[in-house]
Amino acid sequence: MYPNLVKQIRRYVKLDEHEVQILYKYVKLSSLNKKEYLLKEGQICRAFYFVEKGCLRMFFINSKMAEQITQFALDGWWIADYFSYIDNKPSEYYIQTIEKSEILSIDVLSLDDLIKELPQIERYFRLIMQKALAASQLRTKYMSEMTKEEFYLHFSSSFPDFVQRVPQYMIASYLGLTPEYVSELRKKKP
Amino acid sequence: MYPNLVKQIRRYVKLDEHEVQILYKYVKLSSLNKKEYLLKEGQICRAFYFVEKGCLRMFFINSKMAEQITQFALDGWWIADYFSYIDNKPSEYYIQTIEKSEILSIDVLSLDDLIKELPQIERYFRLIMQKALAASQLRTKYMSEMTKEEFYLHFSSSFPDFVQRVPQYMIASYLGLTPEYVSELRKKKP
DNA sequence: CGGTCTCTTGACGGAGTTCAAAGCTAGTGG
DNA sequence: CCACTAGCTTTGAACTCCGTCAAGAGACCG
Repeated sequence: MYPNLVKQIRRYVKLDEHEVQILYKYVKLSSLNKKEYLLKEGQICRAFYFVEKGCLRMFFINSKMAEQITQFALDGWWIADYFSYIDNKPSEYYIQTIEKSEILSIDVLSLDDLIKELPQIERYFRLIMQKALAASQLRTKYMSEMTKEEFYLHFSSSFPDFVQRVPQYMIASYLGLTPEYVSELRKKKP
Repeated sequence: MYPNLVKQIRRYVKLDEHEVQILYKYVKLSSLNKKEYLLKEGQICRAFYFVEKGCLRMFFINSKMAEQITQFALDGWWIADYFSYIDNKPSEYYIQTIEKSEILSIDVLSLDDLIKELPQIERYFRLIMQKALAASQLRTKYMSEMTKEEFYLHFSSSFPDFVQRVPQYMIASYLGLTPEYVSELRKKKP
């Protein structure tokens, strides 16, 4: 039913067919069109979202009333506002589809029950959190050691297909530079 | 023996006295002076470090041969190079004491055994990884919505005691600005 | 006290932003 | 299937935040 979810979990822990059925009891599918929201500012984030297929962005509105993207999520990735979820506080973020997407959500309140039924899910989440933290450490390192020009070139050569897939201004926002400057850089090195 | 470690774990999971003794079998204490290293560039990070008392910094050497701090760790915090640990690759970071410190380390190879003996430790690590990720998301948000001036003022008013505790140039490095600019900001708003 | 870190000052420069306007492109409805 | 429009990208000029450099003043430690 949700092959990408199962494939992704099996990269870290064992999960037999029967257990997959148990897992499915806790998972809800949303089929969304472009620009639909999973989370809006002011709501409390009560679910982890998994991209079975498609693409999401997470952003907030900064003091200049502009959308500032902090994260993308592609096929096989999880996304959530962990701060809102842990402290049960209204989120300052939006999570929105960039294209037509199949999104799975696990309600965080039922996560404990799921873990009781399938203890290996606890391990799975520990491991992917660790991985997300590693990715976050790496991004911090890149941001601090590169100029904005280098950061852009590094990003677009690391993910050439992704750069084609989403609008330039979103890439710019995510990397912390202006669309105008990205445009200048593309002219320089096509 | 290690009251801060136990106190910190008990904020998330149950741990009776007998279990504390089991935990201690897996934990090694290092009493370090100022400027001693737990990890150096080129080594593989094979442990999670817990600050029982004292203060650590994690940094790398950037292209200008300057130390770039990416993280601090105070009493009750964990630190590690997750990237090096997960992929078993040589680290690009140094982890060093800023002051005389009591550091506990858990070898990552024995972590699985520890979890077999005390399954709640798996949950504990899942929860603190989640928390670290939330903190990381928040830092990213602050960095992208504030100017460097605002970022510095926000940081130093959020952690006034910490700013006193470590040298100015380390704060500057962590926040991604030059010591000269920090000096200018302090003159403006003392 | 001497020497080595650490912090401050000020002049200068440049990477990257801002603003305004024009040129494209793609989605939508007629 | 074409035309229209809203949204996206490009251009160029002016500007500014903050880094760089160099030199001096403190501060801390053996």
